[in-house]
Amino acid sequence: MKITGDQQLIKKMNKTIVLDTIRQKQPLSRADISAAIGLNKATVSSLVAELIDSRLVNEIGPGESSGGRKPTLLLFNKQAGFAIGVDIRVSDLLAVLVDLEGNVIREKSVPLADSEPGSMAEQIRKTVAQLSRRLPESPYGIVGIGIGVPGLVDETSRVVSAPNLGWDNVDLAGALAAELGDNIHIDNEANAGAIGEKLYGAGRDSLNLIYLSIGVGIGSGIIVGGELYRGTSNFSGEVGHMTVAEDGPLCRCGNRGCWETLASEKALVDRAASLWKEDAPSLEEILASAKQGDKDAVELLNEIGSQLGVGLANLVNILNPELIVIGNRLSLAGEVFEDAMLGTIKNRSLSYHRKKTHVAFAKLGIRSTALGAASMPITAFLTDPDVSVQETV
Amino acid sequence: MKITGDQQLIKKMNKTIVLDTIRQKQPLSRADISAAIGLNKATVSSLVAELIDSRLVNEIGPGESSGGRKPTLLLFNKQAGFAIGVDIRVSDLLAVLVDLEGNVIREKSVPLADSEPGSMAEQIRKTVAQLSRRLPESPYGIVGIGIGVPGLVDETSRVVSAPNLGWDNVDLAGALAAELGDNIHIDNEANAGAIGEKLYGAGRDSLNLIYLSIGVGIGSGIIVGGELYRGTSNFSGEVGHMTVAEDGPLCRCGNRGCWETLASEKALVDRAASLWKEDAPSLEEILASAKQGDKDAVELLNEIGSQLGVGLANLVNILNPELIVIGNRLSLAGEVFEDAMLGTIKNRSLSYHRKKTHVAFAKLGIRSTALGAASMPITAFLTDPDVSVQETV
DNA sequence: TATACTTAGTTTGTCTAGTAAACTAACTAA
DNA sequence: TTAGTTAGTTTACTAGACAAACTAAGTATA
Repeated sequence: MKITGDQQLIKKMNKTIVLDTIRQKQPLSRADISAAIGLNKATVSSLVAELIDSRLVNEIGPGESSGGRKPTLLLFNKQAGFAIGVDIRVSDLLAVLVDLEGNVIREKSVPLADSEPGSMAEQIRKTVAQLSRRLPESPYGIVGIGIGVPGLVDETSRVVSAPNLGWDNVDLAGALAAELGDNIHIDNEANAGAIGEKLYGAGRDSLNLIYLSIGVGIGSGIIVGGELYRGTSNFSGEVGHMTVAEDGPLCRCGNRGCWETLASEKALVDRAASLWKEDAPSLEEILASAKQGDKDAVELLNEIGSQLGVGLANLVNILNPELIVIGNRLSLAGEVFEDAMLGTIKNRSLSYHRKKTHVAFAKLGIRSTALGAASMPITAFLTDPDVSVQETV
Repeated sequence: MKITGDQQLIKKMNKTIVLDTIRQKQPLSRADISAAIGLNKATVSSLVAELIDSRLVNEIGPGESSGGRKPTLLLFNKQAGFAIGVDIRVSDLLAVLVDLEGNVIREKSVPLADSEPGSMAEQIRKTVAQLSRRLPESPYGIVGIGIGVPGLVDETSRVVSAPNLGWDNVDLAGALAAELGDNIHIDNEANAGAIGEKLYGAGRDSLNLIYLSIGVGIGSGIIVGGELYRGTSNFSGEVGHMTVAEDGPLCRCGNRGCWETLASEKALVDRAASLWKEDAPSLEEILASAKQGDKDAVELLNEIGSQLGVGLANLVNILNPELIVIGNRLSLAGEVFEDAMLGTIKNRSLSYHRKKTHVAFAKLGIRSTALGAASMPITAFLTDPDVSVQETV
């Protein structure tokens, strides 16, 4: 067991801090870094030299003088490598190729005819291969693959259960390892979405945030102190099955009055169907009607917004987050139901709590999960560039 | 800004790890420490020498040989100093004097005639003085004071609101600093209780736990990864105002169907009163009736247990904790309502989540908060013995 | 009972990484 | 020009962890 520290630990920590500083405040000089983090100029110089050696940082020439010698500006080499993020949804799959800053280089959306684990693995392999062809020249190539799955993923990356895919206890990482290497990160789609919004989207400046993924059901990713909170079995964040109405409608989980029976896309569509005596209309259809001024549609969306507010107020009271980010499909209708939602939150949360809590919609839109998934291997790589395996697909 | 590391940081970390190892596994030898944490024997010897110098560790002579030279056994000097923990309740105040291991040396319970901030501060001063008289000889004396308050405490230790005491924006620490020094830690009573149970009680082995304080209302302390989760404004854990029945009874917070309107001590007493058409009976009276076989009383308690289960299931689904500890007054009736409570949790939580979640009652009983409060200055002192101020009261 | 082996703990010299201070480099201002 | 300022490097020093050799003190066995 090695839990204690030595000088290598210090060096690694400081190197990571220097790199993070460059990533956040670039372009900047060695002197800027020293001033920003309090590390001695000599130490910064030495660490920067190593970062340049490993091609994670580039010099881009002199900057403006502020009364003395011109600084040499440094830039994070965002193209030192790439990562692929995959968002497995119910009827399609979104895959993105990103650079180390999370910028999308290529993107591919594939409809899924079949969600059986074997053909899913095959589809992912194919898509990854397509995205990886003719990469820009880079020292590290593809540093890893991240996958967001609509289901419970345990601490060993096994998909324990994904009802919407009909999966039980599927070892997706194992199925992919042979061809794609073992640098594959698998997590729940809401967890990935939370990380995505935290790193690249609406949550950049927040340490404590909750990302709500509202689609067929409601899932969430909870970020505490800048890091994903995983719970005991990596199963945290199943907020959709929080009881908000003890004697409410029956949920597929067997319980009554679960939040997602009242506030999800499915809840909306079901209500619209029974109201209009139609075959289930799509979210897009309902939204279009509402935007054209259909009173029923607007009222339906307001009702859903208000029900969303009930659960959100609970989360505000329990977790006192800085930020709640609403993502996935239902956020498409955000502007319609926003006022109803905020009104309910205001009525149902404690006044001291809501003061500092903001509610926002996902800035990455439909890509939160794919980008968050891609960020997982990137973070691993940047934390430990030498250990992470280089891949060639 | 000093966020980077140097050798002093390493040394401090390692010293803390050595001390923690001694505290957890004592009595043990220097060689045992080296084997347990992987630090070089020489380094351990040098750090232990400093700990002995600062009188936090004692040698207690040779242990059993295991085939070679006898080890010199080390013991944490739990009487190197003391701390005082205060639990402010609605009608009384519990104060404990503990050693550095959290063992209660002296204890004092004081009924409160008046909860006005000034007289409360006076009462605390008096009680602290009484507990501090004729301390056992010790190098550090009283290392600090911790206070648990039934209300919202912000990040600057100010009591923003404590409805049951009639307090608004009270600076209790400031009022006490003149006489008791500035090493005073103030926090919400449920947060303190959570820390208490984590360190000394039912949660010793759990990294993720929720402590529920069920008295007049329901509060909670949430421990994530071994540390208290504080939220954005230090206001996390107000679970009592989670909506579990959208159209339920009106709560004093203005909302409807808050958990604490259905499952607190007050909910129990109110129901008993309206059922028996009596002046509100006390929890103790209801409990006594139930134990004598009074069917109404038993059923009442079961109903409360079942309502507790609803909210608990929500917490299990949202936070996937290892352990839920139920404390404060309502836990007195725990054995009566336990089955009803567990049954509801089982019905309303997701099967994968509840598998690893245990529910327990507070092991420290009525002292969870006082002991947790006392632990706050102790932790600060042991993390940084030199900086922490020595006090003489 | 002598000898070999074990285990505990200390001493010594080495290495790594951060620091301060002096230095070179390159600029601005007057 | 010259003085002053800012950027970045070099050099000498220091703290602290480590490995290896050592002392101390026991057990096991021939």
